[in-house]
Amino acid sequence: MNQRRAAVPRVSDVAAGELEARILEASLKPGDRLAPERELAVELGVSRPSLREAIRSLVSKGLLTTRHGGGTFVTDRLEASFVDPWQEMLNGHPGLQSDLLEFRHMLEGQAAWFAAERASDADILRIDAAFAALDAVYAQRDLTAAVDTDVAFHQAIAEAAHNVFIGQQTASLLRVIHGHISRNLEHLHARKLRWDQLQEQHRAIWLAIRERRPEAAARAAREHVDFVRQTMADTAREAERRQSALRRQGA
Amino acid sequence: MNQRRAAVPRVSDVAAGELEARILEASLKPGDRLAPERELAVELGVSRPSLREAIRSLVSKGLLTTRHGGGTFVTDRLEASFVDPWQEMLNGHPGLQSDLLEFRHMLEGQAAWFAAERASDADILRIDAAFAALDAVYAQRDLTAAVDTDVAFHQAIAEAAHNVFIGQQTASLLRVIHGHISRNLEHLHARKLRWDQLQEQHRAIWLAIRERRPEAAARAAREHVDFVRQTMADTAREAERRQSALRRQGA
DNA sequence: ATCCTATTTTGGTCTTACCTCTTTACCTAA
DNA sequence: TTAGGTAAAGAGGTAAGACCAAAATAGGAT
Repeated sequence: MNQRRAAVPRVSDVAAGELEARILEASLKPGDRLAPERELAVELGVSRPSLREAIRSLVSKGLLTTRHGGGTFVTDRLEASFVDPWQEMLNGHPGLQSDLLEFRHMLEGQAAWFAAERASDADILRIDAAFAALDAVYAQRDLTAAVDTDVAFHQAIAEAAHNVFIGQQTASLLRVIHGHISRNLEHLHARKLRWDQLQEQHRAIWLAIRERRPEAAARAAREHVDFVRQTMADTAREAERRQSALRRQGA
Repeated sequence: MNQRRAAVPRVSDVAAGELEARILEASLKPGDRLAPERELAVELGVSRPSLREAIRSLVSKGLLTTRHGGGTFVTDRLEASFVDPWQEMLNGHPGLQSDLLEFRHMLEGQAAWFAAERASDADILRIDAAFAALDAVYAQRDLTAAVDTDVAFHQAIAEAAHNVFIGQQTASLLRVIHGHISRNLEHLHARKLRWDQLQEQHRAIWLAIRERRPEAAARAAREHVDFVRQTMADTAREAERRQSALRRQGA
């Protein structure tokens, strides 16, 4: 009935499928900017009008957005409906922080498991690079850079899990976390994060994935999240004590 | 901030809007054939590439279909009015189905665990009601109603987990699944879903949550998803066999 | 150091030409 | 007369090149 569609594949459809595949496999992430049309056309081996028709169809599907003179971007609408409301809630209701960490506990544990099972050589290389960068940054105690590289490390693992949903959700959550941390940097300096322990946990996750031990990787990832949760709880308690001390002093 | 979008309307968007208007006001009826691109371009006062981009975006919105050498036609089924991007991806990339089920495996297992731990009395009542409704519907073999009540049952559990993220994600996933199943109802009748087994699995989840046994609840939920995955894989294989049989017959 | 301007980059549009598939009409042969 | 095939015309698909307009960037002037 309709299986002869592949007899004459349209070039623009093939190009659209290629772009869509790149987005799905997260080699093009939400917010990323595509190569200029002229370059992309050459890269995909199609003419510019055909590429434009492909882009057009993805735009009307809501996967891409174009800005005249600016470029073509992967839309973040997929998680925009997810991120923005949660961002607000996290600020207004700190209680959601524990919900978030529970979700991370589950998500990153599973991601580490799958990454240990399925990571390709290229994935391993990316994770290696991310870990090396993390190691360097942690040694410097550079907090601002630490947040970025930390997020990149966890994201690399999530992408190595080769599951579209895990990759997307991790990206969303990490974006929330990143924004949250970045806007509360002043508080973080007061926190006595034990850097060495954190990096030791990262190393455990990294090694388990490299050694293809799914259970160990998942356990390490979950312990990492638990540690973060514990540390944040301690910090919150300490902040509370300081607050009450201030109140006593003021009164 | 972004209301100046109309300052520089794109020609192809204007053309697309004009065509869409004609379709909606029924001066172009479903099944109608559009004027040839070259004529239509002149009529709308745009170049042919621009018109083609307009057509392309309407095609990907499901309003038009094109046949090489034949012409461009208004789609006769208006049900394609609004579709979820995830929905489209699931249809276009069947490989995502397994990704989705992996995610459900993780998510619903965790939801059942937390529900068994934390469900309030009100939650238990809601889950009881959802299960009772499910039992009634399954007994009737009413497929359409089964989908709705099934979704409601799983959603009730997810909400009893008392984690905003788990609840939200489950709702989102179930929405996708619901739409997907609903639009493929005809295929489902052919599927030899073992209703009794399904409902038995639901009962196991339900009981484990009522009896406050998190591990049992999570295990039952994961087995349920595994069962669905297995059934769908079997169905896919059977469909493949039918396809190849048809091909042999045709050749 | 800041602001403004000129240049470059990049998406948007148009023209033209050619290719391939579909449809249809016509012609030929049974 | 009719069935069949074939060629021409119609229509969508692709490509290349040139130019326009908006945005981003770099550089210079204040």
